Amino acid sequence: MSLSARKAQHGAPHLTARLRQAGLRPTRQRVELASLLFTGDRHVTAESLAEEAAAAGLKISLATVYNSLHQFTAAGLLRQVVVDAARSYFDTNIGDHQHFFVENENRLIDIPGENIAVSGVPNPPPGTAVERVDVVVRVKRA
Amino acid sequence: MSLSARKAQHGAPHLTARLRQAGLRPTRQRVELASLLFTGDRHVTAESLAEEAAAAGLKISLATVYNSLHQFTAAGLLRQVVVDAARSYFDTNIGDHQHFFVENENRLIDIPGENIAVSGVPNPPPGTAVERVDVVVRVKRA
DNA sequence: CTCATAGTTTAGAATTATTCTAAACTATTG
DNA sequence: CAATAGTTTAGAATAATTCTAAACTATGAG
Repeated sequence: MSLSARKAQHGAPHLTARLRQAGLRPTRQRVELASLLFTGDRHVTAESLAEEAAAAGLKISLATVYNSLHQFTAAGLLRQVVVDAARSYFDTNIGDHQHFFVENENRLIDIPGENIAVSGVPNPPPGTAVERVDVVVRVKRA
Repeated sequence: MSLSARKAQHGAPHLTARLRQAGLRPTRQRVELASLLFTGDRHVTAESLAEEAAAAGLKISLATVYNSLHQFTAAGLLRQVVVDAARSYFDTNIGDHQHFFVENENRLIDIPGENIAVSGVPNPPPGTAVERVDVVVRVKRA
C-alpha cells in the first residue's frame, strides 16, 4: 500500500471499506465527507455539507461535494429527497421511510416506514414500472 | 368600462370573472394565460407555458408567466407540484389528488384522490400543523 | 517499490431556472 | 377623463448546479 493510500485510510478503516464495497475509490475527500455524513440519520444539502466540511477544516471543493453526493446516491449510500424546488436534499437514511418537511424552516424530519402506508395506488402507466413511492407531509410552524 | 378593459375581457367573460373572484385584475396577459391553462387538467412548467403562449401568437414575457403562475397558485387557482429538483410544475387540478411522475420523461400524471390513501402519519412536530400530504409515485419507462 | 494509467479533484467558466429592478403601461375608481 | 394603484417587461442579477480541462492521486502490474 502506498503512503497516500495509507493516509486516506487513516482513522476511518470502516469508511474506506464501505466506499470500496460501493465501488468508489476511498479518496481523501470521499472519506472525509463520508465521515461527516455517516454518523447517524442526517439530511444535508450540497451547500450545508460544504460549509460543514469547511468548518471542520477540511479542504474540499464545492464541485467535489456535488460530485460525491451524486456518486454516493448512485451507489445507494444516500437517497435524494425532492421536497423543495430551490435545492436538493440528501438523506443518509436509505431505508424505507418518508418525511415531514417544515416549509418555513426548510427542515426535513424522518417518518419511520413502519408507521406510514400508502394504499390504493393504481397500476402505473403502461410500459412503466414503479421505482419508489414518496410521501411528503408538508407542515408549517404556526 | 374602458376600451382596453373591454378588450381584455373579449371572448372570455367567465375567465375574467374567475380572475376577479380570485382577487386578480383580469389583464390581457392573465386572461390569455388562464385561457391556455383552464381547459382541463393540465401540468405545465413556466417554460412550457411560455412556449405555448408564444406558439399561440400571444405576447407575454417569461417574467409575467412566472409571476402569473405564482399569483394563480397563491390565489388557489393552481397547485405547485414539487417532483423534480430541476424545475417547478403547476397543476390546474386543485382538488384532492396525487401524482405519478415518469422520471425519464419528466411527465406528471394525476392519480385521483378517491383511489389513494395514506395512513399512519405520526403527529406533526410540536408547534407545526399539516398543510398537505403529497404522494409521488415515481415510475420509469423500461 | 515504482510506474503507468484510469479515475478524481478543482478552479473557474458556463448553464439553467428563477427572481429582481425600475421604467413604461393599464385597469379601476372617483 | 384623470389619478392612482397595480401590472408588465427587458434586461440584469442571483442561486443552484454542471461542465471543462488541467493537475493530482489511488491502484495494480511488474
